[in-house]
Amino acid sequence: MKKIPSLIDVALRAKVNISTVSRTINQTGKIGSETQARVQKAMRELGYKPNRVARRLRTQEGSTHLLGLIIPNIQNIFFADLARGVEDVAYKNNFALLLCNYDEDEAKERFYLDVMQSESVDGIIIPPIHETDPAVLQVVRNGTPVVCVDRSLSSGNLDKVEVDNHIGALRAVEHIIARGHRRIGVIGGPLDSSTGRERLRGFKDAHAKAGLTLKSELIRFGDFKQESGQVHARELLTLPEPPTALFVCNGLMMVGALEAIAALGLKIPRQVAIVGFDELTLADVFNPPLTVVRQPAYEVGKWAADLLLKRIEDPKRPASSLKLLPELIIRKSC
Amino acid sequence: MKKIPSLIDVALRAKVNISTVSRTINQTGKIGSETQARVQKAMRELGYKPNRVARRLRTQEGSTHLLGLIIPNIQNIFFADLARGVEDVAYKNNFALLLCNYDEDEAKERFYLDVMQSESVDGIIIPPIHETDPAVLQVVRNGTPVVCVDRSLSSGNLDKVEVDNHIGALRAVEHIIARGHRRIGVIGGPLDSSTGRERLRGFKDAHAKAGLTLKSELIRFGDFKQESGQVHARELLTLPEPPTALFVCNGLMMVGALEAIAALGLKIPRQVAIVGFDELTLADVFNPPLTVVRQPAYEVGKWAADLLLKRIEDPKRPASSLKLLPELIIRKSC
DNA sequence: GTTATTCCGGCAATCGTTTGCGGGACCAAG
DNA sequence: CTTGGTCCCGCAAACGATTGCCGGAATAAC
Repeated sequence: MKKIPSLIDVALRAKVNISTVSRTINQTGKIGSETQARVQKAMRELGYKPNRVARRLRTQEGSTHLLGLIIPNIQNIFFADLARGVEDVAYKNNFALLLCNYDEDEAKERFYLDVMQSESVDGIIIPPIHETDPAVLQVVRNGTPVVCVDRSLSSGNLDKVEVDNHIGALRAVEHIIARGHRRIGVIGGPLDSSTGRERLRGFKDAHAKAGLTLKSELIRFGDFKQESGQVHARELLTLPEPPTALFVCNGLMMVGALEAIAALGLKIPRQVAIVGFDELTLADVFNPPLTVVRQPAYEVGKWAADLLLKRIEDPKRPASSLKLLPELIIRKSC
Repeated sequence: MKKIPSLIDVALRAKVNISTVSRTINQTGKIGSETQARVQKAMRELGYKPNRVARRLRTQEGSTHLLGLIIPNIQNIFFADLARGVEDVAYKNNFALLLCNYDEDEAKERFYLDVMQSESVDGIIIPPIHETDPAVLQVVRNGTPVVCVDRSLSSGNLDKVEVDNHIGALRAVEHIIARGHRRIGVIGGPLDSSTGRERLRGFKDAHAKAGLTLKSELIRFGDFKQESGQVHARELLTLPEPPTALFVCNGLMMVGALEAIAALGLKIPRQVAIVGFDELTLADVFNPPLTVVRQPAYEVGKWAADLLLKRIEDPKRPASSLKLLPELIIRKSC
């Protein structure tokens, strides 16, 4: 239970005032070089580490060196990759990361948003739970820098970095059609999320461009969780006239769909072709290897953190909006 | 840029002293009921949220309601599940989570450990980078509650929750042997981690029990990352006399090994059987479905957080040590 | 020698809480 | 009427940093 040294201890040992110590640490104000040396020495000898809490309390604005990241679920590999991207740039800039999972639960999102403000984070990265997320807007109004990732906010002029979901889905479904499929089932996401909507739009546009008519019984909406992928896939594939191909709108639901297919004993791609959204672990060594549209999750995180850091430095800079391109990785499942 | 209300604002509005407000919030000290009501009302009207930073600064000890979790890599599904377990119990108890990835990098681990102390977290959950991790020990000596997960620390009498790695590996390799394999390759982990060592011990013990002699050329050591799984698998399988079965000691390396097998065009389990450590996404729908020893990662996280919370509440309680049982899931890859 | 300028570094307020201490008000007992 | 005891609640000192302001010393200019 050793006492952790504070500014005072350093000041005492170097025989200077605490303000002098503070100034040598932060390189602010003019301090004589021999005084600096004395202070440095004292700090080294005591193993002094500045107290981030005190620092954050004092300087409400500016670099308290803490970033907040609020995501639906870290178990979703997409968000894990994204988080990793954020973390890497945070670490490079000496920022720590407050990470929370809100599970698509609005109350939880609110709670964590409160925590972040209460912790005086320098900025927050978040995929808003839906397009008009009042809680997020409130945080922005309070002056906390926010950048939206993955999903966007309809109002509020915020920094954001997204993936071009429309083009991703479009390419995927065009590819399915090019493979000769005409009855294509889709397991989409919630329509109040921009990702869900954009991917569905891609699905529809691909049909339109090919002159295909949509079959409403083949359009299902999941909740981006594994379970829903499974039930909808099972339902679709046990239809009297089942689809010959499936387009699944996120990774977790893809896993569920694959489970359903395995349970039904269907062969991919002969009996049912499938293409997913999100690269999965093992997708390339799966049998057959999975055709998916890969989202650059890590890069999304990286860019988001970049943007956030820039905004923290200069709160007045105009909001920028990035849209990264997903990549259709054609393997053997379709 | 609305001003966030503080205790003072509430006090002013309720026409009481700030200490009274503080006391009604924390239920400490006797406060008249009509005064309490007035304060509650003022808080509601102003939308007051206590400032966690100030609170943490003031009370160095006790519930600042922040937990630290330092893990190697969130992209490793084992740690993602574990993190989720921690997070769930943290949330239930109104704790937030400071999450960091140290990437098996000692400098990074040190940095984050410093950050956590500097942030005055209530406690830390960490898989120590190796058995005699001086940085972790130092933190413990400073009086911060720590619980070790997954890997343990040889000295220091700490709370810990681990998986029984020996029995897991033993069962796995026994199963491989029962399938008739005699030349079994292993891709192990670093020997300075308890997990790496215990799993290898299981491997050896299984051989001993079956009266098999170890072939040293079939024993390889990776670093628990994907890449190393791939190169060692390739090397093993291109030996003049390759093993007929592989035991891979963690999930990431398993992915690498499967890549190598796919690249080599080998058929599982006919040409090479394989069993891994850690359940992987898609493992059960893989072709063939993967035989693995599943670690209860989520439960490890849950228990660890439980233990940590208990210790925070009562720092003097004797250290407890949990060992959870892994489960051998026999599917078709061996 | 006097005044002005520069350079350093100390003093003290501040951030938003918690908390030990003390004191006023009120009531009951003597 | 005095004394003693509760019961509330206010005062002010922490926690560990940052920072505006000021003043002393040293040097330079006159």
